Amino acid sequence: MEHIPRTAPVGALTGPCSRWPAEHGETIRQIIERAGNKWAVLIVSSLNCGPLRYTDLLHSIQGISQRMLTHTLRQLQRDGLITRTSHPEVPPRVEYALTDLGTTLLVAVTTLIDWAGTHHDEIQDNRTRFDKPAATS
Amino acid sequence: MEHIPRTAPVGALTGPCSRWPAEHGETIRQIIERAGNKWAVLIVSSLNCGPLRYTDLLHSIQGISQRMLTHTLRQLQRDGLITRTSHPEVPPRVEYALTDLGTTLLVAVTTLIDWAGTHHDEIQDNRTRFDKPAATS
DNA sequence: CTGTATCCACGGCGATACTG
DNA sequence: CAGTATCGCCGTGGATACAG
Repeated sequence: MEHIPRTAPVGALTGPCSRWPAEHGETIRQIIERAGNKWAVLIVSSLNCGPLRYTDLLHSIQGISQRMLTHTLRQLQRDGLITRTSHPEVPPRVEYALTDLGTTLLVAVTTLIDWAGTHHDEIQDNRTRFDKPAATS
Repeated sequence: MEHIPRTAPVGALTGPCSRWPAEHGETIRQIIERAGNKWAVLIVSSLNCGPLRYTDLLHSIQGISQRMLTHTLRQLQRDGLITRTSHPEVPPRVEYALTDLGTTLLVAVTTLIDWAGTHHDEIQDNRTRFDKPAATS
């Protein structure tokens, strides 16, 4: 893939700053549509605990609708991030599980979640301060 | 923060699988609204090379509209991820720069971008294969 | 140059109802 | 149980025009 090494100190802009080759704008768009999808992230997170059935997901991911569950599940399956296993039984049973690829996504996404957890309060403060520029008295 | 350590092998579900305390669903939503915002990510990425002016951003981020540039810029500023410096000159000049916090976000987001770069082709293949279940002849 | 304001189209998404 | 189908609201975001 040969992406730009980001090991250089961000502040030391002595040379021509290295950026992504612009074509990556398209690539970024791709990830955003995956990792930036609330439901996708939630589903992948839930699946970290092992395979789950349709209704299990429906219940464990609080607030998701059938429509979005099914839709997102299809997306993830299409991308090869999860597998769908249908057991031909009388009460149909379908299990969804993370693929290896899906697991790597989860790891990457976890980085973001950690970041959010670490700086969540700080951001809240910033917002409050920004929204309330008064209070100089 | 005390998030779940993700070092354990995903496949070995011997114990009660550890998950985020569910309340994090809300937290996740927060990040998604930041890191999941295409324009926000693009702006932060562009700013990695040092401060940029409004029009510079407008041009370097191909495809963004004034409306979204301004809007996203405000958001990022509000969150304390970037700074806005207005130089009182005759042709007004405004420069935007990453804060330390913003830099940390960039680092975290870079993880995702790297992931995307690494698995982009693989995902494309998966999609193609999924969309074309025929071709058995 | 650096925005702000308005209009509007499109897609995300929930709600609901129905099927194998 | 595991979906599919339809409808409609609403936010996102582009296009355009105007302003300091």
